[in-house]
Amino acid sequence: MDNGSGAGNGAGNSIKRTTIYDIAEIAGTSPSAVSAVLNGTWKKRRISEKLAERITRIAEEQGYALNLQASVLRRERSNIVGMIMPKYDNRYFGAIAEQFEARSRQRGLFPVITCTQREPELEVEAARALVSYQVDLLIATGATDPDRISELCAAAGIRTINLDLPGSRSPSVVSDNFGGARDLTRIILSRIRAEFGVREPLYFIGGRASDHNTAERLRGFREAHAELGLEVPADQIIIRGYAAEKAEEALETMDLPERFGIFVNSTITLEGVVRWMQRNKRGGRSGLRFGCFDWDSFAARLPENVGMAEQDVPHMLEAVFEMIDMQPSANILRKIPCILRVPDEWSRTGEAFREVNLAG
Amino acid sequence: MDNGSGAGNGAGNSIKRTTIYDIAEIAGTSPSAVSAVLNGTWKKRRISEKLAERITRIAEEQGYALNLQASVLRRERSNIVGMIMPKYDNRYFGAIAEQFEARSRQRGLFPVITCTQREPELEVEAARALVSYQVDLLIATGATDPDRISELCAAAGIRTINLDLPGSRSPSVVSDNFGGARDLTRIILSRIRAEFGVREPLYFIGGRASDHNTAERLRGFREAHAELGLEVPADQIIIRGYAAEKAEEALETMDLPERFGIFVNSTITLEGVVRWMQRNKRGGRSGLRFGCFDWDSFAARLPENVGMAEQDVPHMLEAVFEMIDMQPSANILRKIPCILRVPDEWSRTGEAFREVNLAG
DNA sequence: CACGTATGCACAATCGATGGTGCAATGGAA
DNA sequence: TTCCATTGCACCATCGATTGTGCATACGTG
Repeated sequence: MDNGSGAGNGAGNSIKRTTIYDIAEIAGTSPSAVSAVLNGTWKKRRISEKLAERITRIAEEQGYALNLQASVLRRERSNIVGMIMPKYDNRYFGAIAEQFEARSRQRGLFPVITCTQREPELEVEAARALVSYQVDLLIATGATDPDRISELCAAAGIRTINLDLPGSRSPSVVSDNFGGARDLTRIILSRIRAEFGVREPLYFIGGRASDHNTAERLRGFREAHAELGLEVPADQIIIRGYAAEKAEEALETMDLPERFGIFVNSTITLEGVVRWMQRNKRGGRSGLRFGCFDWDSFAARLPENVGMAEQDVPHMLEAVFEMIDMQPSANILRKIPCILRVPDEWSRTGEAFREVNLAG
Repeated sequence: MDNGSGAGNGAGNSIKRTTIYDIAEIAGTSPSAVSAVLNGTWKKRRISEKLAERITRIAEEQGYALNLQASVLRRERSNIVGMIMPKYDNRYFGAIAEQFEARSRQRGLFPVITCTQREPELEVEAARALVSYQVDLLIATGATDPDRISELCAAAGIRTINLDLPGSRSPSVVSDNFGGARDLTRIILSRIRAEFGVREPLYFIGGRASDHNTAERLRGFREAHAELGLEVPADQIIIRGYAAEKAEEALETMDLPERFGIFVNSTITLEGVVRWMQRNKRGGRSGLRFGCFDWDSFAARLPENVGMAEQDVPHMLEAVFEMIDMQPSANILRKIPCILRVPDEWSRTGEAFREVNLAG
């Protein structure tokens, strides 16, 4: 590291980064030759192998790093793909992030994810920033207002794909929330019947009224009740956001039966439910059973848990990347089935939870 | 949306994005004036308020979005801060990501996080990509080889800060792994004493031998044993990576006592331990108690869980951003104390877990 | 030897934003 | 009226990489 200039000097490191011009001078050649060699187009440009090797060697010696800003500025495609992400506080979004990055990289794209805390203004601001970044494509995950983002991007000529929550102005990939919720509800209903002997409507907790997923899951929830000739009273549907605190407060102020079942709309909501259980000693295998939309490995071990609807992240991302390739003209909506998991006591495998297949 | 050009036409959207030149032409002024107005330096450049307003209006009408590549290319600072992140599969890293983004944005910096799957080559590749992005600063979180990244960045004149795992060539912020592990070990030891009446060394499971955190936690683990005059047999220390599968396999092939305690080195490792428990019916409040480094809200509810050492993410990030401001000359290592949590049965609050304070 | 073709490379415009500098118009003071 | 200061803006080089084009030289063929 005989770098010459003393590193780390005060504010704003002033080390001059090596550019293709520096390398050209050392190699006694032109910047365009250096550029061609370093970006792999040198054969097309009829650069001799000898020169190519020399340039490559010098670039390595000098610790050359491409200036992507300059490169992207000149090219028409940036190869940057952006994603907007609401939160990182559960396995579902975490898995989406990891897979999006992995698949992007695999295709030579550079993924940039930004987390918007479920705040609409932050979403738009983040989308604007990604547009400024010249992303070639933007995936809006769980966006509260996907159409706003689609418009904003369309104005800049950027394609968008909605994930997790659908929009009307771009193709969307979402879970089959209706089907997943219906199946999960069936399971909870059958369990409270079997264990408690009760045949009462469940409680539904968590989510946003304006949120398409919540609406669809509620529809599935009602469908499963209707199958048994049950109607769900309005006061058993508690939709005041996903946050754990909201759920906890709501349960705290309610007058609840001795034995009942809950449909919990997300793992983060479940945290609130579990806190309430703990505080009020409603836990153990006493009078409460719940099922939860989304999967969490530890939550699966809670004794009151009778089922979880895992969203199929690998297939969702596969669908997203198919759309990237196909450039669908219409604003199709692809629904990916959920994976329903129930506790192992009902099966004989070694797993605590296993996948089940209800008749559609 | 009377955009004129037909949007979404075939491959490579060819909508021409509005630039300062377009706006200048519409406004009948010069690009430099437009630039000054739109980036806020117009007063310094003595642009009249009238012109400023006109330009602003036109920019909005045209849906202008700054081309950050061009902007960054010209300026000497990019205001981009990069972070390398091993995984998104637990609350600890998730919280780091969220807070890093929030704090960066608050300072007008643009955060870019990239996930490297704990793979050394991917880390280096990602670091290189971030360097190409002209990041002003790079935070290496949980990097397997932080010094390699420091060197790589130093060559490009980019400061780095290590988070979670320390390095020798950049300032580092880590948890007090030794203290946290010692306290957690004390708790587990005292619980198996109280509940089982056994006074035997615990098992330690999870982590990497080459990993500084694992080494420190092991030291704390041994220290707590030494306090009681206990020595830990080598075969009770199972360090074969963090992955859940490894833990599960290891436990499966071991000959374990009837009643014992485990120190679990991460929540992801804990998933394996729990799977093993389930499969072998070692769960319930039978013969096993464990404590876990890192916090997970659901794992906290497992009946065998006697304590968790939560890493104090807010304080860790506060320390990181202090370092960004101070530009520490030395390669200081800041250790942030962990927050030790034990089940609520021992306390009287409504929480399932509460924070405890052992005498250091 | 003449002429066409292939090889190997350099030149220069370009992407969009920025900021130093220059210059005309205006205002005010002497 | 003259002169200087201020206001208000335009001009242009620049950041680093990319790419169309042009021009030597080498090579091969008749």
